[in-house]
Amino acid sequence: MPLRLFNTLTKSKDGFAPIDAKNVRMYVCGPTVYDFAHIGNARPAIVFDLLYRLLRHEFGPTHVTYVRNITDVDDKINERALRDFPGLPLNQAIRNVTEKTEAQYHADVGALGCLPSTHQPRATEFIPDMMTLIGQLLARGHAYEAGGEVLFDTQSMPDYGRLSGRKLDEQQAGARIEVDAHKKHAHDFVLWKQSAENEPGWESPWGRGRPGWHIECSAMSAAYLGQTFDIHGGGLDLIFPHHENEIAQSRCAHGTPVMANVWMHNGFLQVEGEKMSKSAGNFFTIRELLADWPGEVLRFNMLRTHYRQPIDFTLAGIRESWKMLERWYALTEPLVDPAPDAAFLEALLDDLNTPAAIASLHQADELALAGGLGFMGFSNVQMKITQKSAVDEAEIYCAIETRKAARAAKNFAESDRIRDDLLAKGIVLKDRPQGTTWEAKR
RNA sequence: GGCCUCGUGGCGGAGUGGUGACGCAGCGGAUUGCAAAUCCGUGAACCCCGGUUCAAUUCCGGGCGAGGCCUCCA
Repeated sequence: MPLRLFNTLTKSKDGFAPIDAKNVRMYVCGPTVYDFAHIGNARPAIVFDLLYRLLRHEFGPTHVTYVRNITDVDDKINERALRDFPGLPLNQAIRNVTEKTEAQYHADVGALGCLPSTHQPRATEFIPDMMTLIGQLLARGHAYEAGGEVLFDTQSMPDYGRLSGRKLDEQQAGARIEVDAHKKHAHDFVLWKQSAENEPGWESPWGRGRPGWHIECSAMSAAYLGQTFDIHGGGLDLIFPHHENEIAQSRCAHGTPVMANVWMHNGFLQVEGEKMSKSAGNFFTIRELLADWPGEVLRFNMLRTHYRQPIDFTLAGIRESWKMLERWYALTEPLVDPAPDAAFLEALLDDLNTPAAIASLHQADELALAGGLGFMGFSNVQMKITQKSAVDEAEIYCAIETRKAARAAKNFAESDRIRDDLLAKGIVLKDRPQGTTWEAKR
């Protein structure tokens, strides 16, 4: 069974045929590094990591190029830099913010079992490429200078809005959008804008300035993947305007009919039934969650829901995920070279149907179970959590031995006291046939 | 207002024009000094109203409900 993927562009599940089977090319929009990544950010990282693994399986590990960028130029980063490092020169302050945040991001998604992407470009390293693109857009009549900015002329592109299903003439301009007077059309968007003294800037033909919010992805994808490539991914919310504008920029600059053949978008994440927001108090960073839960449990919890479905992130769900994963880990060790069975692979090949793939593992034999777990990126190495435990391991083993002796002497009052004592410290004992084991209470 | 998803047992979540997976929880049993863990077994669902059909949860239409995007946002 060939790989089929849901394409936002066609709104249907289509068979996947790469442009070049020797080099399957995928681009995914990465984080803007101004703050710790939250659990919602983890979803595309995990989803497209799984797709990366699947593509490598289908086309060969050396025949897939996966690019996930780091956005390190953004007005939110400037604000954060000025706030956190008021005494430093701006460039230094910005670098402090972005380098720290970027390192944390890579550590976070690594802990969630995501492989490093083939390339992880930073936007600031591609400013010249962006200028080139903007120059091409101006030369081809798709952009214009006004009010100190360079703007994309959306009316110059007949099928602008195709990805998001928006038609320019059907939109009520100005209804909720504040239209800048210098724009020819309400949907025109910024490619380059001038920077004030306290803003980062690069010298350009249009004055000292910085790039708009969309041009970076057009530049970086072209640099690594060419003018036309196979898959472009990101969150649902990026369809408009970000991806729509990327398509407009890339196609109009290069004169190509297509930017990426397949556009994939993961659904949103809610927390305990509500939209995650700082004001609602249900905002969780990946880092916070990793202090309480193994990364593999968080990963498994994410994959239990199909990537296009909304997911409700709940405590009960994480506990259930841990339980399932723990039982499977007790049964088998995932293989270094995973060999999943046909049922598992077919589920994944059907638009990454991870719930069906996971369900198939319940029926699988030990080898196929290990193969499936390994395929999805589970390593079976980090299930115990000791950070929250106030007791050190030697003390636990000592208590277990003492309790063993008490039980042998049928002093059950004492053995129960030891067990309750450990439980109060967050340690659960399990009397298995092979002997007593322990784990952190969850 | 425009565009787009989605409504399956207590919860999570596949799938299908004709006996409604699977997991968690629950219940019964085994095991255990008692628990936990483990093992075996087990009841329970397709939002509403029409239509097409021999037959619809599955297809079509309408309704109701939930969510998202239209503004930086995974």
